[in-house]
Amino acid sequence: MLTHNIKMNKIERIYSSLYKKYGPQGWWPLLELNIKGVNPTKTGSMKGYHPGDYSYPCTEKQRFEICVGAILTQNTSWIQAEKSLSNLNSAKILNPKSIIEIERGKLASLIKPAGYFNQKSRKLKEFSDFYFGLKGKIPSREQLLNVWGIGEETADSMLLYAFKIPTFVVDAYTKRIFSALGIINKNAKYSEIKPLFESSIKKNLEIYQEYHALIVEHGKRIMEKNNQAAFAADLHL
DNA sequence: AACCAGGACGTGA
DNA sequence: TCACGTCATGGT
Repeated sequence: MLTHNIKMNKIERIYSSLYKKYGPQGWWPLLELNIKGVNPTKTGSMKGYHPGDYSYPCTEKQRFEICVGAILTQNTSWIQAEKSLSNLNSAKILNPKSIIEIERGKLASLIKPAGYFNQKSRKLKEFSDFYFGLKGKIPSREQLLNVWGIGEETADSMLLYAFKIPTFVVDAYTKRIFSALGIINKNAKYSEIKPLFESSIKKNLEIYQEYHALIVEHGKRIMEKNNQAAFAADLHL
């Protein structure tokens, strides 16, 4: 990992600090792993993660599941998205063809726990249509952004965790934490933050997957304590 | 009992 | 471009 480097920039040092503090996060969580019982200690849902194992997704179904999860978790806690995901799986419609064919209202009721069910049911249908047309190919970022309901973070999450392309994911926690650390200003745009990270860290899939996951984990813990001022202190910088 | 969650889109300035 | 409003359930 990055700790082998003697000269690390600030962004790399924060990664090392987070990794040392929390360890590998095992993103993206997958439903099937709940049964196996891979179960690290962490905030929120404690199932589905596979820390230190970067072989996932190893099936087409898992790849699609990650994309669906990325849409369901938009502005929604993972625990709620996971319930919806589980509903889809139980209904045996966790595949593009079934989501295209199912009645929209019925789809909406299945994903109710994740909130925004009218918007998200439409998003899932439009994305499934797109995914079906890929026929196994890996989409470009631009292609993903052209799908209604997929913005920058969702597109990057899909690329990083479902399609295994090292691209940096910026989320609300990233903005809060790194603006609190004085590394970016708090109204910095996605299109400015992303290249900052990508120019600071070598493009390594495992590191990019871990970094975003670690930021979310740290963000959650800080928010639990309701103490955003402790961002920097908690990183021992 | 307000506040927020692993955002994105539509609208009017 | 940008600042807001909207979408919606369930935790704490």
